[in-house]
This record gives sequence, C-alpha cells and structure tokens, in this order.
Amino acid sequence: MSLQVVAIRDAREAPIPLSQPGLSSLFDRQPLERFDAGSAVFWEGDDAAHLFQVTAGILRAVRLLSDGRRIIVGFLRPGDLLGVSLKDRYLYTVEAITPVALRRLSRRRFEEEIRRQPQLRDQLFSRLCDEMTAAQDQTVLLSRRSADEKVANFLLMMSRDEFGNCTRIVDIPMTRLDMADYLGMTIETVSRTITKLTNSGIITATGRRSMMVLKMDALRSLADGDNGETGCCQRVRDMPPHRDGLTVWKSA
Amino acid sequence: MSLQVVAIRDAREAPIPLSQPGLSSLFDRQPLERFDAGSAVFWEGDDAAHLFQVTAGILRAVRLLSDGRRIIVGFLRPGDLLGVSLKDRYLYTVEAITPVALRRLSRRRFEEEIRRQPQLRDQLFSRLCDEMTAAQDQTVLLSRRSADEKVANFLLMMSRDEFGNCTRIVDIPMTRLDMADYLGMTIETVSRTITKLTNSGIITATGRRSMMVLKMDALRSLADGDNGETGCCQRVRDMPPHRDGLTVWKSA
DNA sequence: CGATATTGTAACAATTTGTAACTGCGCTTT
DNA sequence: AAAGCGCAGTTACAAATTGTTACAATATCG
Repeated sequence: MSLQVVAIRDAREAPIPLSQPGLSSLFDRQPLERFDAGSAVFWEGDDAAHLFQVTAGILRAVRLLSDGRRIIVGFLRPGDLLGVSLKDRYLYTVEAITPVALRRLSRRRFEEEIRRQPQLRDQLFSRLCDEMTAAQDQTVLLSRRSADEKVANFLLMMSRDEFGNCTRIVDIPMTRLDMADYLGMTIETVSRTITKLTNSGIITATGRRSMMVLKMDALRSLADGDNGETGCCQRVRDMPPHRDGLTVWKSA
Repeated sequence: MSLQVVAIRDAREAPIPLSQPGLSSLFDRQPLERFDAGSAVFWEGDDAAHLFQVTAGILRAVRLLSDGRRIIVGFLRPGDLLGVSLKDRYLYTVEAITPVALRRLSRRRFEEEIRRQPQLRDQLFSRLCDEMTAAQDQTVLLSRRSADEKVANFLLMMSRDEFGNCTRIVDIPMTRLDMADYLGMTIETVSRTITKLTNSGIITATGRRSMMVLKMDALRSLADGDNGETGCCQRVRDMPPHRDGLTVWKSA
C-alpha cells in the first residue's frame, strides 16, 4: 500500500530529476518468499545481512526484556521495508502474524544501490523521518494516554486503508496479546476496554477478529488529545495525510 | 560533547574520503545566540525555518495534548542538533532548561550544504538512525517498565558523561515535573521513587539538583531489563558505546 | 468432534495517581 | 539581617486505574 502510494508519487510529481525508480524497484526482481503465520523472518541479535520488503500479510516487530516482558515496537504492512540498518545486528525480532510474502535483498547490494542512486537515498531518508515522527507519536501515546485512549487510537489506526481514510469495517489480524504488548497494557485491560466500547454502542463485533465502527466521531473524540490542528484522528503510525514537522536532533 | 566525539572521529579514522568537515562545521561560523532558562527557542507548529546546534546548556523538547497533558519527547545537550526536518513545521516546542547558547542556520542553507556535501548527508542519516534507536528504547521504557525502573534508567542516563561513561556525581538540571513528563509519571511518584532509592542507600542527595550514586551496580540492576547482551545500563538515549542494530521499516 | 488456544468476565491485589498539607530553600522586602 | 513570600519538592493518606488470578465461553485446528 505504501508501495503503491510512493509508486504513484514517483510517476506523477517526481520530486527527483526524472521519474526514477523508487526504493521498491530494488526488490521487484527478487523472488517471493513465503512465511507461515507465527514464523519469524529474523531474530533480535541476528546478523543484519538482509533487507525485506513486505508484499503481502502483516508482521510484528518484537523486543523482549530479560524477564519475559514483551514489547511490540510496530506492525508491518505490505509495502513496508524491514531490515534497513546502519548497525550490524537486528534490533528486534520480526514475526509473521498472518501468512506473509516478502522479497529479500542483501544488505551489501542494497547499500551499493543506495550509493549509486542518490534519489533512493533521499527516499530512504524521507522514510526514516516518517518513522521518526511515528515513533514520537507512539511515545506520546504510551506515556500519557489512558487505556481507553490507547485502544481508541489503535482501532482508528487499524481502520485506515492504504490512503489513510477510515473505513467502518475494521480487520484486526493480531491477537489481544499483540495489541496489549503494542499499547503497553494487559490483554484483560484491552478486553475490558473493547467491551466498554461495545457497550457504549461505539463499535460492534462482526467477527472474532473484525468489527464495525458505529460512531466514528465518538471513537475519534475518545482517541483525541493533541489533534486540535488536524481535527482528525491521532497520528499513531502510517498516516499519510497531514503529517507535520518531524524535528530531529543529535548533532554532528 | 557529541560534537567533540564526531570531530575526533572525523580527524582520525575518517570513514569518508579525506577528513572532511562534519555536520557541526556548518554552524561554526554562525554567531552565538543566548536564551535564558525557561525561554523557548521555537514552538510546536512554527514554521521550521531554522536549524540550531546546541553549544552550551540543556533544553527540553515538549509536546502538549489539547487537555494540557505534557510530554517531554527528549532532552538536548551540547552538540545536539535541533530542527532537522523534512516537514515544514516544528513538531514540538523546544525550551531552555538552563541558560543556553545556540548557533542558528537557515534550513535553506542547511539543505543546500547537505546536497552539496554527500558525506554530510551520510552523517545526518547516521544520526537519524541513532535517534530512531533511542526513540525505540524510550518506547520500551514507557510501555513496560515500572516507576522504579524508569527512574533508575533516567538517573543512569543523566550520569553519563560525553563519552558514555557513568559518573558517580549526577547533575539534574531539570525539575521533577520535567522528569515526570519525560518518564510518563507524576511528580509525586518521581519524588517517592527517589526517596526510596535514597533510603535504600543506592543514591544520596548532594544538593538540591545533584546527587551521588553510592551503589552503581544496584542502580544498574534496577534499571535492568533487556541488557543481557551489553551487560551495561539500559540504552535510553545518548549512549555512544555498544549501540546495536537499528532496524527501520517503511518501504518505498 | 474433541483438544487447544484465544477471548471474555469477574473478584481481588498491587501499583500508581490524586489531594492536600507541610518542609525547606532562595529571594525580596523592609 | 529578619520577616515574609513563593516555588520546588516531599510525605501521608485516600482513590482510581491497572494488573493478577481464576475460570467460563467461544473459536480454531487437527
């Protein structure tokens, strides 16, 4: 999905000299690799020898504390790149939530191409910036939001299609545990909160792992917090429209 | 401090053709600007027209939710860059905690130079990667750590000198409120936790805003969690040594 | 169709927060 | 220099939220 968006951008308004190939073009020729739901693509600490592009399916990026506490640092969707790194080891484990199809590229090759094609570097940089913004929004979410707000935000995030629009039917491929470990709460609290939302008539279950949003506005105002400017839902991750200024520090 | 480290790196083992100027060289010629403690360098939502390099003092990067909840996204120290952005508005407010000295550069000029000097782009990219790693560590800290662990981590972070070594004397220029808004807790809990650490003989107050670590190991094991590999303190931010693999996603 | 895993519910416990009074330090004022 | 003020920080106690534990209900998979 992100893939499509960028491809479109490349073709149309090419911010680079000519309409040159995007980052995803590096993977186009690579064979598809499939992973079963639950299997790991790579492990935290592994040699970071490859990069992957998600073609189909959903994955989770997991970190573990030594005492077993689990943190899901993010979910990956089609079009997302994983394994980009300047370091030599993966920082987290990536596991398939649904069956997944990926294309693999060696890191050596990737870096060569990045070096050769400056516009790819620009794209990579831009992507990193977006990632950074998302990470900060996640920080805000985790540090100062109640269980209700967290879940509302999560549901809104999941309700977005590839263009950032909110759909009423929401598919939730991950388990409650995944949600909990992403939002920094327990499955029980997640469960309670969803029950509460259902009882208030804001959402309704349409299946075990899918639901419908009945009152989108109510859900938005629950998720609300700092979105005075956009008026729209909280920017948790992966929200193309209305992203505003990332600001990085760390000097030279 | 980061500034020095990089300068040294440039001079010695130059990962780039010759020993070319670092990012900070862009700011060297700019005049010093001073800000009083408590004053803002820029505001969330402002036009992101300039970049700044911290020469002296400590600052905080603050975001506000509409209902007044405050989140400190990070603290900035000498050598840190602020205002790097691909977007056109600052994402957060930056305020001086202590009196501060900065050098300012227009964004236009910065981007020109980045475009002209590829090795600067490399440095910027590398810095972004570090930032990303730090942001993820912060995510872990906020989502799955108890008050004790958070405060222990914070104190260890503050106890690091410019080379990443832990000093016994810790200076804490920020208020309890700043700490609380950074760690996602209340001032009372911060205070109670520090008292607890003092009563356990792990730290001792040496002044209103400074303390001494009496049992560094105990503090480390409190802060502990996922540091099996490094054996060292939690990587919260700004820890030069032993940083391991950042892995970014978000495709092309 | 039965075994297993996931999810939901509820009572109870632990942690964290909220409230509010109080201390101590630094500053101004007299 | 002493008194008075204000602010940051601390502490005690009550309240709320979230986490724990246990068990029932439901789906999923072989």
